[in-house]
Amino acid sequence: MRASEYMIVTLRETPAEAEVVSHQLLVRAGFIRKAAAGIYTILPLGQRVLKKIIAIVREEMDRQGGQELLMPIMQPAELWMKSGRWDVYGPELFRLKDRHGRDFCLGPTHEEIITELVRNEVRSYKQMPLLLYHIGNKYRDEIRPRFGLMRGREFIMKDLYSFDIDEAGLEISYQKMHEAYSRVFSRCGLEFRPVEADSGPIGGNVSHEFMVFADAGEATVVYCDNPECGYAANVEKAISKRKDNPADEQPQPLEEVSTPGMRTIEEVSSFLGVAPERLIKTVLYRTEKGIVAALVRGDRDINEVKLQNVLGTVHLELADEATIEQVTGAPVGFAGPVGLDGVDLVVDEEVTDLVNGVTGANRKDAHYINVNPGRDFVPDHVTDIRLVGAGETCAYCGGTLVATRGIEVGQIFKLGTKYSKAMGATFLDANGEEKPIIMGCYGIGITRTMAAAVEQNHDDYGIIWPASLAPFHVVIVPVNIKDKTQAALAEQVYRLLENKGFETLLDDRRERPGVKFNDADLIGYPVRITVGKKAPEGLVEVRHRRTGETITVGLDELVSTVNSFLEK
RNA sequence: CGGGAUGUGGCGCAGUUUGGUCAGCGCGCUUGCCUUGGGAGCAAGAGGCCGGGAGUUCAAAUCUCCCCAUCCCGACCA
Repeated sequence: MRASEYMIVTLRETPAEAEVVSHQLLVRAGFIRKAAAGIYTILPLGQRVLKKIIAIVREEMDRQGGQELLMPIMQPAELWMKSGRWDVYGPELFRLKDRHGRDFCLGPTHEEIITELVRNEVRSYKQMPLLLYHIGNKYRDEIRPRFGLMRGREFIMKDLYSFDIDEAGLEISYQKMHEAYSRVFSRCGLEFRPVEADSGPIGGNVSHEFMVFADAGEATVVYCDNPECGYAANVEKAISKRKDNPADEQPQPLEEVSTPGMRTIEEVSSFLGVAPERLIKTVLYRTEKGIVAALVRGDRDINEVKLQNVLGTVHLELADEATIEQVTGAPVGFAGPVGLDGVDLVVDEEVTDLVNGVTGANRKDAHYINVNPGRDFVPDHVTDIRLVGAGETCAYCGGTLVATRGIEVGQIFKLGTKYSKAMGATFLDANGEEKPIIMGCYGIGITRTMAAAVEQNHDDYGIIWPASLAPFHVVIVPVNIKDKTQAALAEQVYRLLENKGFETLLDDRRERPGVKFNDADLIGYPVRITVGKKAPEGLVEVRHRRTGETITVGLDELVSTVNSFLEK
């Protein structure tokens, strides 16, 4: 390809609206342009990268026996009503009507469509296992699209669905996908890690997310610093070893003390001279099932995902001040479990054996001391609802947990029978018994993977594409296009590399060399070949984008040099 | 949806407080000359109903009201 004929639209300055590096660079280097908030046109350079990612994904899905199909973007509401998600999905679902007033949506995901398909087409255990996948646009009316391709309202996703006759089959399908995902992201040149994840509203019980570590990531990941342990989880899911409470005291009688204006854990702790881990934090939430109180130790925070899982609710939000006053009879900051009637008490396991703790007294400017769980209040649920933080102890090996940021580029779920039951997707087993199909689903954010690759591979000058994703492997820069010797040699190099199968861009634009060098660095071709002063001797410079390493070679060594750079 | 901010040529911005002297700058773009190893130089140009609408005023980029869009923080997130 010749640059003079190709759509190279680099920007000298960073667009003001781009916040994260991947967004800035993808726009500046001419890979994407915004059409609307969270909606992008992929320019030719960007499309080349996406096609590379898609090709890798496709190969790895096929390797595991996946069969590609293509499902509609526009989906009828009735299927979503059947699964129950028309009502549950909420405003994030793009909804529309046809001219007859019938309801449709733009698919944010394809469980409904695929389950309906399989319900109709698969009747016998002999037709399974089945791995079906799809690569296409998805639509989610995100509350706040942000960070360019990282969180868009329209994006490209690969989703595969597995259909098995039993749990053992599902486990095999799940492991196949786990392996496929690891291969995909390795081949994309990404540093990533599978972590345990909450399965969220999609349902199911086992799930892993594939996280690309990057500061711009929206997810927090904790992992054990002991390499032999290998524990890693999304913070939503993460567990830690519970801290022991000091057991050196006898329970004392409950006592109310005056704590004027002391609302926060820090204030109460220092006012009463009691360590935060002796305090019991009581937080009120509003759910569709009513008000609940969540209790953790004062040195902990509540993990709302865990809390929601315990409660089995769809909606969970902090109660507002008016509700708190009404329920506790006190202003915010003085809530406690003692005498809190008519409210479900969800108590973290660390709280239960606390001796002589401190809680709010449900009265303005008052707290209780010497609170003893079980004696002074009775939990409705006791479980782990605390948010794990860095520095805590690993629940498995006793190592130390470390926290970092990650971009979720893929997630795999064991769905079980949630959708097959709701939609009546059953089969006859070998005994002629009708059973629900066991499902799994497995997604990869294609466009997000492109952004993640940039987040992980860039420097001050621009993008540094991994060879497997680069829009072109090599760019050839003739220093002076008017110099006949240089132009001819550049042309010769171009033909040679094209013939050898390298994707090559010849920068034959009538620009000064500085412009071409800067564009080359910005766009991020892994290898640059400069044809300049030494052209009369038949020599060119081969430069490695990532390291800056430069070698001067003749045509006879060119291909091997380019190859060695591409493999680095 | 709540909080904050922004909207002026393709990009980045000034001008808005104190209405007129305001359509400006840098980059980019076009043409010519010149230059060619890291975003050159000189010269001449093109390009904007100042986000939209309604008002106030002799007069609005500037003041008022409404709307729209975009970005950031939060809630949200198969």
